[in-house]
Amino acid sequence: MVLPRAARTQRRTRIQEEKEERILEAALEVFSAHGFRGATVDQIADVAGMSKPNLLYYFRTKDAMHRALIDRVLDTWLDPLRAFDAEGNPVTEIRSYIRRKLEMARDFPRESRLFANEVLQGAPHIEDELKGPLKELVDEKAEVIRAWAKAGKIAKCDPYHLIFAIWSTTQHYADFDVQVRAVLGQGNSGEGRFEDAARFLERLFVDGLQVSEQPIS
Amino acid sequence: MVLPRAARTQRRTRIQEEKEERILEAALEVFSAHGFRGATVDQIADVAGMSKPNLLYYFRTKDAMHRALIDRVLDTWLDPLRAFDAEGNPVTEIRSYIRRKLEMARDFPRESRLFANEVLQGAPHIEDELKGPLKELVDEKAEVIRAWAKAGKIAKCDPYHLIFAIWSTTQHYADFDVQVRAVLGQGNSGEGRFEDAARFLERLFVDGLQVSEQPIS
DNA sequence: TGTAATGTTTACCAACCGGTCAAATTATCA
DNA sequence: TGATAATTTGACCGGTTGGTAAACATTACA
Repeated sequence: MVLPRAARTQRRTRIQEEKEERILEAALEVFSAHGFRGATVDQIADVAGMSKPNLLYYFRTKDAMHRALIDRVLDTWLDPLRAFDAEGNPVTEIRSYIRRKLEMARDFPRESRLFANEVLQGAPHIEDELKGPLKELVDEKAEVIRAWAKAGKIAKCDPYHLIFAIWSTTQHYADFDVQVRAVLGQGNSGEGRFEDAARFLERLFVDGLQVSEQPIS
Repeated sequence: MVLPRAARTQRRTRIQEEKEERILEAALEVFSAHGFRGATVDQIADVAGMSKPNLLYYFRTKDAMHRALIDRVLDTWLDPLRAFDAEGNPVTEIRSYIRRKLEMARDFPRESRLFANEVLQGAPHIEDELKGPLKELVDEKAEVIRAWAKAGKIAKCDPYHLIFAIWSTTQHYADFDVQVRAVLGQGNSGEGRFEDAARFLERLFVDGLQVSEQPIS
């Protein structure tokens, strides 16, 4: 009998494990490059190296595949923000959050683009995740930042917009990679880009652009 | 005789003017929401309130429509950067650039998303514009910033990454609008958002997060 | 080893895709 | 007004889309 995926309450076959892995990897490749509507099941099957009906045996619809992919990736994606530690030194924490986010933009650009595509097109598939788990996590960390500001450990600022600023500046290097490369030209497209970006952003967020005599840091 | 669009060397009819306007408006709506591949000609025709063959009478292909739209919008989009004045006060110039970009994110979010979609998906249709006019303009303004830094008027920093940071933080409010709304919740989604964002960003770029006694500014 | 569950493939479908065509309609202007 | 050019429409085309049906192959396991 053909058991639909949802009904598998028991353990998964070795084959299932392997194929689902290959499919989600291919789905990440295609969805991140073209968005949900722009991606085709045929293309994903092709990248995964299997026939379309075979792929649809593991994920019955394009939508189910996309959802499974989002579920798997979202958790990892929020890890750096979770690591944000209320007890740590504020400047150090923000610094290493920036660095971690930048590393993720460098090492997992497809994941970044997956979400960017989704949110950009109105987040029709992940609205719940945004308003639920994401908002709760951000609320929690925003409270931490607010406390730091109140205690005079960092400048008074809106914690939400601070988080937005860190997200946008770091993910920019994944989402707008083509533009960054085009503007920087051939020379600066190598590995050094991320080091330059890290140095600039850490400096920006800590000291701004004001001229200053080697701040306390 | 049916004159293809390209052959119109003479002045354009009133009808042509109106219809092309309506089509590009509809195309902006649809392309910005779904990206090139995700958009359909039928949908654009529907939004424009005309039949598909009628639309294709004015723009012979989906591609031509997209190109015309990009051409029309790109110039306007780069205006704020052009206004960047080498002779002005550096901090003031950067401040008002941020403000102008933020105003564009607020007033023309669809234009922002049009480019975001395009770049995100590898910029297959605007690679030339990025490597040509865009790069040249950025190079020019980066030189201005570098001169300011050299003269000690602002902190020493990589001018390219500074421009990227301004682009990403401001356009974030257009491109990731859904996420911003979801995180901020109902209360803060009104007009005040942009005022908060402006205040935060101007502060961030000028002073950073370091605690400071009312800087010179 | 046998057999039932799992996995894979071929052939196919209706709906939709970008785009064409010729006929019908409307605007322009001598 | 009439004829000519510009515009609009409905019917249609080949290719692609997400997804299905059923036969076939393979695996797991008693």
